[in-house]
Amino acid sequence: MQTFKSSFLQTLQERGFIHQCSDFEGVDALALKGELIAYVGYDCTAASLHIGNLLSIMMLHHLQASGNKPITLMGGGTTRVGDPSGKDETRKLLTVEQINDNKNSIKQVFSKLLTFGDGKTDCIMLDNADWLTKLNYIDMLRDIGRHFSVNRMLSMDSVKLRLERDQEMSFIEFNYMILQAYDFVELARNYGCNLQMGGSDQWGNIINGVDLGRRMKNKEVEAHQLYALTTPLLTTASGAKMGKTASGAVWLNADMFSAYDYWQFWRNTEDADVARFLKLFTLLPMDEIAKLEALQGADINNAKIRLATEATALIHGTDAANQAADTARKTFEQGIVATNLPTFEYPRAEIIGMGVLDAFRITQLCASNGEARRLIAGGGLSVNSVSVTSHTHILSETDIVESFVKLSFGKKKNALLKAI
RNA sequence: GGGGGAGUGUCCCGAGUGGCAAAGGGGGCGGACUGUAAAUCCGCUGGCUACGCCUUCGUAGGUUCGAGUCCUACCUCCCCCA
Repeated sequence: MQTFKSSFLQTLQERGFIHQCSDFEGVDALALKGELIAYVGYDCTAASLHIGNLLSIMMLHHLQASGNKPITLMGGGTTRVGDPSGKDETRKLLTVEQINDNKNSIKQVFSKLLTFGDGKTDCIMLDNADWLTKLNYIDMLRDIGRHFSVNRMLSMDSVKLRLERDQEMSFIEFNYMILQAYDFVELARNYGCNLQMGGSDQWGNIINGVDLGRRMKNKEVEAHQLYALTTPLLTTASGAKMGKTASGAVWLNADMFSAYDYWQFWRNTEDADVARFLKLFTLLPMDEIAKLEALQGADINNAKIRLATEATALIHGTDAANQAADTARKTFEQGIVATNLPTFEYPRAEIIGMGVLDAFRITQLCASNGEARRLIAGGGLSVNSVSVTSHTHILSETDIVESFVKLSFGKKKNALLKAI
C-alpha cells in the first residue's frame, strides 16, 4: 500500500479502483497540481454502455471532482477495426451507420456523471474517427508503424492468447493496438492529455500508447510523459463476471434496461460484494460506507437497498431511484400490487376466459407456451401471488382485483394485466 | 499446390454404435431452505392446436424402411509438407 499526496489517487485507492499504474509518483505529482488530463476510450459496439464501463466513468468523475480534466473518447474509428482484447473470436464488423447510431445512443450517459464545457476542468468528448479515418496508409507506416516491433506485438496478451488457442486473428484486428496507441499520442499532442485509464484488459493497449509517445518524443513530436492507470476486472465474490444477467448485459441506457431492473440488479448483490460496490459505484462518503459495512446478517439488506438506490440515482436520477425502491418495497415486503410494474391493457371480457399460458405469453414473462407449462409444473408461476397448479387454468372474474391481474414469474419478475 | 483433421441441441464446452429430441458438463431459469444474498439440495433448460405432430447435428444432394452417424459435392476452420 502506498500513500498518495493527491486527493485523486487517495480517493481511487481507498475506493478500490486501482489495479496497475505505470508510474504512481508521476501521476500523483500531476494530480496534486491539478494538471492531469486523462481520457478513457469507449467502444461503440453496442447502443449503450454497460456496468463494466461504469467503473471507468466513476473514475473520470473522481478525476474531475479532484480538480483535473477528463476526456471521453468515443471509438468511432477504432470500433470499425475491432478490439481483440479478451475475445476468443473475431467479432462481426459493424457498419459505419451502426457505429454512428451506437455512438449517439451511448453519449447520453456521460452527462449524468460528468460536467461538460469549455472550462479548465470541464470534460470534453472526442471521437477518434475524426483523425483515424484521415490517416494515410504509407505515412502512417512510416511515422507510427516503424515504432512497433512485431515481435513485441505478438507477445501481447490480446494476440498471444488467440494464437495459443489456434483462434483466427485477422490483420485488421492486429492493427487495433496501433490505432489505440496513436489515439493517446494524438490526444497528448492536441489536448495535452497525459493519462489514459481503462480496465485491466486494456493495460497492453495503454502501455503501447505510452511507449509510442516516448519513442516519438525522441524524434519528431514534442510530447510530454504519458501515464497508464487501470482498474481491476470486475467479478462478483463468487467469481462470476459482473454485469451479465439472463437477458444479457446490464445496460446503462434506460430504454434498454429499466430503472427498476437496474435497481433490482444492485439489490441482488451478494453479501460479500456490498462494501466493495458501495465504494466503487456510489458517491457516499467513506465513513458512511463504513457504517453500512458493519451491518450483519439480515441487516445487510439495508445496505443493499442503499446501494441500489444510490447507484440507480446516479444513472437514472433520484426520482426514478426512489420510485424503484418504492415499487420493490410494495411488491416484496407488502405484497401489494404496485401499479408501475409492466402493465398490459386488455378488455375485461378478453381477460375473463383467457388461458394462463396465453396470459403469461402476452405479458412477455414467458417466451413460449412450453416454457409456461414447464414453469407451472415446477411451481414457478403465480396469479395474484397464488401458485398456478394447472396449465389449463382459465382466468375468471375473481382473478381481477380492482381491475388488475398480477402475474408473477418466480419471485422477482412481475407484470400486470389491466382490465379496461 | 499435396496430405491429414474438425464443424453437434442458435448461450458455451462436448459424447455420439444407422432407430436420436440426441449422453455428460458449465451457464441460465424455477422450487426448497433463507434475508429479494451466498452455499446446499431438487426440477427444468427445441416448437405446437400436445398420450400426437413439426423443426433441429456446417450447406446442398444421394444411399436406406430409417441418416448426426454411410456416399458425393461445396463452404469454413485447424495441423503437417511445399
